[in-house]
Amino acid sequence: MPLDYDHRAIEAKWQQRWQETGLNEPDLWEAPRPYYNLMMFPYPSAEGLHVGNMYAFAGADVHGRFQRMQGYSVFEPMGFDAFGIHSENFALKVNRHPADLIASNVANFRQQLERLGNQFAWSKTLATTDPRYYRWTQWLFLKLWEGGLAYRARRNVKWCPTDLTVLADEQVMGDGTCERCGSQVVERELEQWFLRISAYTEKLLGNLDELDWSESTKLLQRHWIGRSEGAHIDFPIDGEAPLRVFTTRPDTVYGATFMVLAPDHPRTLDLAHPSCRDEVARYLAEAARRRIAGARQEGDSTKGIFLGRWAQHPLTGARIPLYTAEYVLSGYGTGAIMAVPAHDARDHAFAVAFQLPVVEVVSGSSGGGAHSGAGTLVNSHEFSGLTAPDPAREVVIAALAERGLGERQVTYRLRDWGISRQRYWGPPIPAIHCPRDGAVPVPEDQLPVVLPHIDDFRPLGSGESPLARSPEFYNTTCPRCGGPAKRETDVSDNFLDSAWYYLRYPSADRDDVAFDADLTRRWLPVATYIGGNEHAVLHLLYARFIAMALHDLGYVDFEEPFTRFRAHGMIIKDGAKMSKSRGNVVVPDDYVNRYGADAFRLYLLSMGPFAEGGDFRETGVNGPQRFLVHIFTLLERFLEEGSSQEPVALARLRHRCIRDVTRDTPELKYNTAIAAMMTFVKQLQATPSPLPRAALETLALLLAPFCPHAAEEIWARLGNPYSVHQQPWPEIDPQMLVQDQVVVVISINGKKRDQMSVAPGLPSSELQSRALASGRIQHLLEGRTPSKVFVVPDRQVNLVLPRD
RNA sequence: GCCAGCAUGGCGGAAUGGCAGACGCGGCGGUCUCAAAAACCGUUGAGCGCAAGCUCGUGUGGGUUCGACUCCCACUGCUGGCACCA
Repeated sequence: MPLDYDHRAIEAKWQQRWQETGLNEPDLWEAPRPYYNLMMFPYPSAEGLHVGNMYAFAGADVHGRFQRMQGYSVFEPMGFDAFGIHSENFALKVNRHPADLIASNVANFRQQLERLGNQFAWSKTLATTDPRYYRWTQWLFLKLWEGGLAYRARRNVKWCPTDLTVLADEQVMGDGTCERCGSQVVERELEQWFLRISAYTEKLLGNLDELDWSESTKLLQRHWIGRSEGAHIDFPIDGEAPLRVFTTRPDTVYGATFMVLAPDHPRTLDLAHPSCRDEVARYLAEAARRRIAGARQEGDSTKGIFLGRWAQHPLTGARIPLYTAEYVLSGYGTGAIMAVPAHDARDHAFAVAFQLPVVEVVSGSSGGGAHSGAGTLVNSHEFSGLTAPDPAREVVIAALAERGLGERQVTYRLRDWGISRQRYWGPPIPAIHCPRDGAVPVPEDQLPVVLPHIDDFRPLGSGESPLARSPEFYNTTCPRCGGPAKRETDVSDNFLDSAWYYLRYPSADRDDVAFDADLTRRWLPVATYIGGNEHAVLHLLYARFIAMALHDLGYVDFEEPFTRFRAHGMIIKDGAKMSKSRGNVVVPDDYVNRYGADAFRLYLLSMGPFAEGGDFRETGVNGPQRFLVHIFTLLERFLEEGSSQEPVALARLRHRCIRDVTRDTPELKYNTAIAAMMTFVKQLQATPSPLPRAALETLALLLAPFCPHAAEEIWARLGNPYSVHQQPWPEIDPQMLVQDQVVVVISINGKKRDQMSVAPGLPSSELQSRALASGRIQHLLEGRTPSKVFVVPDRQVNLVLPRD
């Protein structure tokens, strides 16, 4: 390696200089054009910074630095998402206290992060485990509670038998396993704290249309919220209250031939006829056992049991038998359905198994199974002949509503957010249980409720947190009546920590408020947020909900916290996700040591489009490394024999490069932006004449977002004033993008046969006659005349010969 | 099963109707060297040809078009998400 490019010395020197001069610390009060550039904060694991973290941060930093050179004051904070089961489980495994582990992990991460060269504003860092931070997480909970958005309820919740804690629905994987440890999740009935995210379903869904977010992320959220439009319909039962069902296909109501209740529907046992009650009770107990064991098998809609009772069809009065079966879920709709076997596959399978009538009400059935598509209503009395599902759906809803039998209803999949965790490593939920006054909020001036340092923090498994081992912690007095009371011993989900951290950064050094109102108005919402799509339905949905809640509670003046969100891709290795078990995890430190942060950043970002990630190869870093060496060689050459004169030909190449980098960088197409710079460098290398100053200066400016240290070094060696990162982005001179020659391809029947170099902007007729004048073309035409000629100005002339 | 996204040299990728393979890795040949590494120069989709050049080629099959990696239809494979959601 030439002495000129000693990445170690260069990177250390500039990192120190930036820190001394406060280059990365915008004046939050005075900044004229605030730009909040946020990236998802990492969970500080014991393994240290992952190459995936580095990839995300490097890409986000390029964006921030680019915006800065567009004239914005960029605030780019970084912090640590340090609470949570992850850290706690690791602490249990290595038999150390999470508080000790986290302190060293954070210190290690901080050191690794500082070496990446990101423009992090370290004076505003935060860690969610800091009482100065979680005090305000607790404050947030109290505000939500005050606003009616937090409540306590006894409910069936997802329970992880390994982690011994409740999980949010979002933390249960598709196959019913725990997101953290992979154990089969079971159900358990516990008294829990919930946040009323369901109050915002409509807004969470509706606002998405207007948000400048990655489409893939929006789609995941839409799915997760799961809006279904339909109606509820009441089916009368003799001597009982009617049974309400939800359906998205009210138009098929005449095809309903039986009804099914979920086993855990509150009325299932009551509705069973006394003669069947024992048998039904046995069935329900089995179903409950299966549910608790997490063994409820999917796809089997042929199992169930008759309740020995009938409802009436609301329109025909026909007898409709009632069943209970596990294919109907208590958690969706009303937990009971009208079964339309002709037009629903599951109902059809059930009808076949129990020999129940199948009545076709939508024509177009292909015979055999259920026909769930569109068609014309038949066997539907006054509705027959209508086109289903639309507009028949509307007509049927209106008719039912008129007779008081049903009504339009929208159902969502999204459930309220259970935040109670029976674990140790989280912020205690600031509530006190008083035998007289019930659950009472901890008064604000008593925050934070400090998480006590207890030696035995192993989970109890009883449905209580390890804090229930500590009477010193939970014994207290009721703030309302002063009598003896017990603190809530559950801690909150660590997704609550991360649901508001972006609000905290600008005010991270303040102890009097969670977030300063003026600073918040200046800097928020976040201009650009960059992170992984794995958080599309967890973190990003919760953060939006919290912003909406704080908006309605009067604390912020926006509803959407992240104006622009871009999901970055994933770095894979050997075609697979990096994981410890596969042994293909890349540790960035080795590469940063060997090649420098600049070269490694460049490599990561040149692998592919930032939104798509890329495939990591060890040898790949050689390319960017050579590229930087080439630039320093050019710099050397310029310092020896450079010129202030720039030949027009070079100026054209330079402006072409500026154009390409300026076009691709804001679109996060860093790979092609880097390629454009590499092309320019090759062109400079091929230039025999003295190098112009402008070429080197432009390179330093274009490189600044990508390789901040090298760019600074080049800038300084050119004798320019500190700092390259405070310079305006280079301007494009449109004059310089005009070419004096263009290559026009001549093809016959679409196949390239010749080419010619001509002045740009020639009229089509001129291009055509020049093409026909070509010797090669004349020869190939053999005297024939093209039947047609297509001319694409400045690009192609295509001669069409009739084929034989 | 449903919903997305993707499929291009040995590899990562570029080109979104007009010269396929930019840029980079790797490979091959050379220069330098006692030698190696590094560096530098050349070369690198496949096939045919002494050559000029020709033919084939963007997962598969069809279609639209003067012209298709790009648009349309059908299929296959991979990745991610959801999944008894009525």
